[in-house]
Amino acid sequence: MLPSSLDFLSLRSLPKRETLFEQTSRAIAECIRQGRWKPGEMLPNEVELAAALGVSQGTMRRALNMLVESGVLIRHQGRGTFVAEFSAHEDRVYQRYISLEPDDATLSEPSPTSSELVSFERAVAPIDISSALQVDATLPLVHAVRVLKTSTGLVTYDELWCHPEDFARLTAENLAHHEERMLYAFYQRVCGVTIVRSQETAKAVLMPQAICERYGLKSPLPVIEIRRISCTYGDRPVEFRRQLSVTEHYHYKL
Amino acid sequence: MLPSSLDFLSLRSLPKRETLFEQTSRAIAECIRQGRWKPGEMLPNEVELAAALGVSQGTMRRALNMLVESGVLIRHQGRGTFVAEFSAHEDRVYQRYISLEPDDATLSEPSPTSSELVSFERAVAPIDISSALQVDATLPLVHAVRVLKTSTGLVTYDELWCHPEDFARLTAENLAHHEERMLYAFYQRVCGVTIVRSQETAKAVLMPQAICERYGLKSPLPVIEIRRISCTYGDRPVEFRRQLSVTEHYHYKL
DNA sequence: GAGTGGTCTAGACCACGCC
DNA sequence: GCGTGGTCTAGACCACTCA
Repeated sequence: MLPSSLDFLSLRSLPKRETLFEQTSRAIAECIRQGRWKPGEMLPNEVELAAALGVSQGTMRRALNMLVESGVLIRHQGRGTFVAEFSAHEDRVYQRYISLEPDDATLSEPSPTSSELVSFERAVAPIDISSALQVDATLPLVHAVRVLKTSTGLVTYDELWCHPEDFARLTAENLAHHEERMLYAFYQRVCGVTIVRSQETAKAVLMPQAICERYGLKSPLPVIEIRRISCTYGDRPVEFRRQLSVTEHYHYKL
Repeated sequence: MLPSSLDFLSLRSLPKRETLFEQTSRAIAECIRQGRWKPGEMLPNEVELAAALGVSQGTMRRALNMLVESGVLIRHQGRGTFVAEFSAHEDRVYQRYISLEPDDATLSEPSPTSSELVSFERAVAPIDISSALQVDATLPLVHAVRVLKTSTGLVTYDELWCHPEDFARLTAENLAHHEERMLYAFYQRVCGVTIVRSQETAKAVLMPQAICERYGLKSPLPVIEIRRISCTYGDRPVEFRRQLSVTEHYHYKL
């Protein structure tokens, strides 16, 4: 029942002047980054982990709770500590991303949407996007465009750019037909890429005329543009996302 | 040097089935709500507080840290624990509210704005606003409109509705001439109202034609509309705010 | 140097999920 | 009933602030 060995854990290789619980937290995160424990997998219990690193249970608890706060781990009383997968994030990440809600609260559901893949290609990205992703400006990236619709029509125009290597297994077919509600759960299952952090900005713009005409939208139509850089373990940016959302019957909850 | 008495602290009057540190946290928060410790004031140290409530220092620490997270307290190592004032919130609340940033990062400053009071009156609010503030629909509320400008012109059209009793000392004069960067610091100083929590929603709309004409804005102009309900101690809603922000050269950081 | 909050420990006990 | 994480305690020691 005991794990074969936890020898790969060590503290001393990490920089000093961090508190013990910070070092501990980084040591655990590093193991996850290296794939020693995979998304969905259960970690050894607190006592074993603490003993393996030579810290007290309280210190290990604090280190693990830091990783819960940053969304890397999930803990369930009576069950154990697990590496987060997106499907498990029901509270934090769900709130974080699917924050578009209907104005009319009586429409209890976030309204079932259908998503449609508009284009899928490899292309050189605009310079601001390639530099945000920290890749060479001449490297062709994966570029996809989707639209999300509800019964009231188009709600979100969604464009993504991502690393061709990390997302080598992303194809037009699996992107068009995935079952996951959230793209980030899909990334994890298909590409093995776990998103742990995002940085978003928002502004109001007019929906481009071409899109209005193509989808039968009135014009001028104000929309919220969200730009998002998402990072995997180690704060490495891997995906740029740009969403234009029609907020005529919807709003964002902040 | 010892405080005269901490007898007013008690745990047993609060509902059960909360953890001890939650009860402790609520007991402290309740004292602040009652004005036993005022914004900016220093609390007794952990050991005294813990002894006064008959809990361990660790439990009291956790209770106090909960209040730090929710923005009610500020703690400084080596100095003490203080009731938060808005001027002290530099990290959290500043980030929370003044999140409008220039697109051009070389404009290092959040661009000095001038604010101008457009109107100030007592008026019956629309039903959705009075019910959000949990007041009788026929009660006249304080209603003010301001505009914020930068060198590039109008940036934010800002409307507020608030409780006439809590904000009895709010006048057109002091609202027009306050020095605080943030309205919430001003509320605290002038009206004794401390805002501890807000709920915000956002959507994109077109700037109303009348405002465009009045301030020489081009039309149609997409803007972000933010609606915010702000609560004081005890989650009591006291202010409704509606802001229309021009995001042509600015964006929100989420 | 006195007083504060921050860290860390060691261990007891409780609440929950699961077999 | 067993193993898990969650709570709570008591106390040692460290780091920082301020007089």
